[in-house]
Amino acid sequence: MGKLQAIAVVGPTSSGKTALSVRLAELLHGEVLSADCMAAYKGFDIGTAKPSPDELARAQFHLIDVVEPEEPFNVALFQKLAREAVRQVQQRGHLPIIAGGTGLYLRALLHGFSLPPAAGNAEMRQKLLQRAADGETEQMHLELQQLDADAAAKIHRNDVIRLTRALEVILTTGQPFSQLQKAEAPEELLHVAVFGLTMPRELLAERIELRCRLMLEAGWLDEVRRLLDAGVPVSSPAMRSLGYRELAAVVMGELSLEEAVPEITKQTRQYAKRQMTWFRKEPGVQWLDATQPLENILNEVMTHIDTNDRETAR
RNA sequence: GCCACGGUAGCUCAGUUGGUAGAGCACGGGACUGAAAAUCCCGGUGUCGGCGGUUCGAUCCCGCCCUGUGGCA
Repeated sequence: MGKLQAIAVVGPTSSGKTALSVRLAELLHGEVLSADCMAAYKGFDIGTAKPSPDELARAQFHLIDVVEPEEPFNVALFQKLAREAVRQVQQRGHLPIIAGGTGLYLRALLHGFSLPPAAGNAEMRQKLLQRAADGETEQMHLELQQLDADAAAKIHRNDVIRLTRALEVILTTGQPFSQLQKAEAPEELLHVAVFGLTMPRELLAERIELRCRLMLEAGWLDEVRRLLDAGVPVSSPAMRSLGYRELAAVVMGELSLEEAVPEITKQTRQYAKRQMTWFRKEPGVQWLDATQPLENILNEVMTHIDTNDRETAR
């Protein structure tokens, strides 16, 4: 395989990343690493489109079902686990195939940025969130300006999540957030062939609708009911994700299923759009037409990899 | 058939004492370092149902027509 360290498959939800990754794993002695923030949660199976039993049998998967449903998962944990997984796969002489729709996670792995050394400070964050809820975001943004002008320039005062995180890091480490981000980052994966699956928006919307229907037929609503019964709070990150948020409202009698379905597909379409915005600016992506048969896509990938190898061998 | 109320953005609707119009949602574009399927920012996309009339000028006033909803027959 020349110097190729890994393959990455990116693209919006429902574009066929998992199916392609499994075929690549079969052909290239690969193992699939999921770069998906929701597939990490145990118990959140149907609505997160985890690999099917058949797909799990055909390829070795990593980074799926790694945390309990009510536990938080985040970039830092992903980066740590993913780097370990890449190392293990490579040690086995296999090719890591990174499949994922979470742009931030892919960046954390492929481009190896360095995260602030301090772990999350839950108490501090809670305080800051309370202040934001009390309508102090403007004041908080002014404070950020005093402490870290660069960060303040990049974070909008209405963006409560980023605002509180920046202040949390600065107040616990005593260092500017923007400075910490500039720290030396190990470029772990230099030779990665990145493939992007794309298709016209309207076709993707149709696929999203179809998939949503199939998920519901597969018992998605029961899954949500089970998770809620097991005590997963509605405020937990996983329960606030696409579809789970709406179906939780259905279980609690706040929304009818008839109202929930169009809402879920709408939210998913908007999510797919955000994913495309992220991946469009990702450098070096080989874009592939996801509407063609899987074997055609596979052939294109193989051709690109061969070319890539000849170039790196030169 | 008659009466009443409607027809304005993709949808629901607001509005203009006559000077070619604006909200929410949808949709499009963008940002993104420990919640990222989260969070946030920007953008109005229009034969104002049609044809005439009055007027310097009509989406607005007048007439006719088309059409929707409700009521009376």
